[in-house]
Amino acid sequence: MDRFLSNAVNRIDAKGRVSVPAHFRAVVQKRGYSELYALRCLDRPAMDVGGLDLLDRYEQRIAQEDPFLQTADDMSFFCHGDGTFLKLDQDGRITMSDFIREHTGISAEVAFVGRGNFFQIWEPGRLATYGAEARARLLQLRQGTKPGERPE
Amino acid sequence: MDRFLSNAVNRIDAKGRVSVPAHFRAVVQKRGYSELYALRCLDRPAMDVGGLDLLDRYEQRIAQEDPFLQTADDMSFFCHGDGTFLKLDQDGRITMSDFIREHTGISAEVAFVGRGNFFQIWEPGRLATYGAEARARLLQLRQGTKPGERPE
DNA sequence: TGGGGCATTATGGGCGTCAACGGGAACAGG
DNA sequence: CCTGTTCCCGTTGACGCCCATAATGCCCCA
Repeated sequence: MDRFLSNAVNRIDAKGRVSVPAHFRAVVQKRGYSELYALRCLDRPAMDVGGLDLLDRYEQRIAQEDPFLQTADDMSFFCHGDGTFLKLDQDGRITMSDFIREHTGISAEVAFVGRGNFFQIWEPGRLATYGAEARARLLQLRQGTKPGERPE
Repeated sequence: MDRFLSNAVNRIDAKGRVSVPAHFRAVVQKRGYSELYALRCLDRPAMDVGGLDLLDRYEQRIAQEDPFLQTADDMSFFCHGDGTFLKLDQDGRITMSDFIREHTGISAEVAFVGRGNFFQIWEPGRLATYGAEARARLLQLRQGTKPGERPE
């Protein structure tokens, strides 16, 4: 399997390190990522983590904009400046910098969530909250289909 | 890696020097920049820093303007006259001149922000403010997509 | 089918290296 | 002579490399 799937919660040690789940490490290796890049999610207290190809999509998008307008600058700021490298040590661990803790609220434990071509890291409590909200929204959608009728 | 990515905050010492992050120095060397050029950003309290190819971008833009109008003259002044050279000393540090401090508000610490082909220097507090604004603007964009559609 | 042993993972900690930083001294220019 | 700059050194703290250990899962074989 070459996609990031499933999820796991691991503990941060005294040095601020946390093990990336073995399954994710295998995917990283299979995809040939030499280093990981973590991006602050726009509207969530989470980081998107993946290879540098994570940036390709954003850069293609930026190329469509007038480089002297605000939008292009904001996009570049977001994808080039609002991210950080995550180096896997040889035991497969990454260190949680203040930059990441600030945005995610992570302190003692990290939740890893597969998202296909990348994965996310969350503070476990906030992930649970967000998951509940996401499910609630999906229920809303379902109820938005014809009332009393089964949506499938 | 040959692009300026990620960010860092470093302290200014008593002599007005500050270390350029090691990762950025590596990019500078890889790109073969013999000296760095810093440009005052137009509408932000930041400096754009990069090789002399940084000017190419602006010069192309100026070429599109009518040379008899004020705009072209203003742009030329901005990109040719409103910049300064930054010399890396042999420990990889640069000196923060009054010219830079005045425009950026930098006093005790410097935030370095990767922007792909160049990087920026900011006063950390102002960077945080600007970052929040940029993120808010990008979210506006996202909300402009069709309702119910997945924005990513 | 159950048990023992091997492999792998998560986690903790010692230690060396290097980047960031502070400061002395040589040096140049006005 | 004084000021600011450049070179060079030492210190410190963070991070990467290495090893150890405990827990878990897996496989093979009796």
